[in-house]
Amino acid sequence: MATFIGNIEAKADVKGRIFIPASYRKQLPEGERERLVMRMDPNNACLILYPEGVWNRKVADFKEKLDEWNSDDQMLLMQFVSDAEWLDIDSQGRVLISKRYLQQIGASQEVLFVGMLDRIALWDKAAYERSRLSSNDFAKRLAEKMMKKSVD
Amino acid sequence: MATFIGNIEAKADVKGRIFIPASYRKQLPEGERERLVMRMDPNNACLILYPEGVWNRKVADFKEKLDEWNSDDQMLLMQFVSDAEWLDIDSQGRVLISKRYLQQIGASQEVLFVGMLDRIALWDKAAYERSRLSSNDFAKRLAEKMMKKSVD
DNA sequence: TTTTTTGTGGGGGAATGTGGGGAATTAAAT
DNA sequence: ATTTAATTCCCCACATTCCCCCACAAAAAA
Repeated sequence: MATFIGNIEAKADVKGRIFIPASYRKQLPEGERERLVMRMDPNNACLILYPEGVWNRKVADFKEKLDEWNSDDQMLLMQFVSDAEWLDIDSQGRVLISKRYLQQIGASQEVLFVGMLDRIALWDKAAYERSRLSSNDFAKRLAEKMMKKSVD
Repeated sequence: MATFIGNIEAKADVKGRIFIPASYRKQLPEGERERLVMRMDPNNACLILYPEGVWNRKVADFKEKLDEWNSDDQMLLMQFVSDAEWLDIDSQGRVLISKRYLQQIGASQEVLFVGMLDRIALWDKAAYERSRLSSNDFAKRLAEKMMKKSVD
């Protein structure tokens, strides 16, 4: 499976099109290079891009864990799914992101792709810088989480 | 598993390419000599090079300990992963390191590979000299650390 | 010395990233 | 219904960067 890492700058053009970095596109499985699923992140001002396969697995996971006849569960499902949409990748390797989503993440021009292993986050560049932890905080909290076991 | 030790000088050429010392390359497991993972060290002005296997184990460890649905956890994951990237080793045994990372470690020309057992650190040569502890400090602090274990 | 391995440098072609024109589609306005 | 505007989508044209390849220097081994 693909392992997306790193962060790559990109620019949205006037039409709201954004080039998917080739290094990411190449990691998409054969036959999954036509489109992605995009979803608004509920916690942060960013969009999450899922390869089809990853998205499908996520959906399957939902179906398994959520009860079809439980209305709370269905509300959760609906809300999760409703903030998502398919993104077609054009012949140049770009995706068109609708204005409203770009606005939601505060993206003007400069955006940033950030690898998150099985998926990709898309941030407004400035917003990402702001929400990064200071390296001290980061190191401390990560160490706590990982139980001080050889993380670094 | 490989055990990288020692320190080896090298030069970045005008294009930012750096030769991986043969002695290190030979220690990479068969089938892991095509590429490495590079990551900015959060604490020091150096880059860490991971053999694929070591990196993969680290990632697996993360997935295990961090919760996909916890936003704090995901932020940590993102920050860890975002400063990393794949480095392809070319047919000459070199890696191309992007300008921005070279700048971040203040590397002009002279760099230094420093073995760190399962991984390799890459420093600007001068920067490394500066951040070394004096041998007095070093001996003292090391002694403290190693004493603690058996005492308390 | 000769041969092999290790390290250095650069040229050129393909791939990547950027822009814009203009159908086709949808939505709002007259 | 017709016009106008806005959005979506497909196509082509370029500039730039990257990366593959080859050639060779330098060092080590034979």
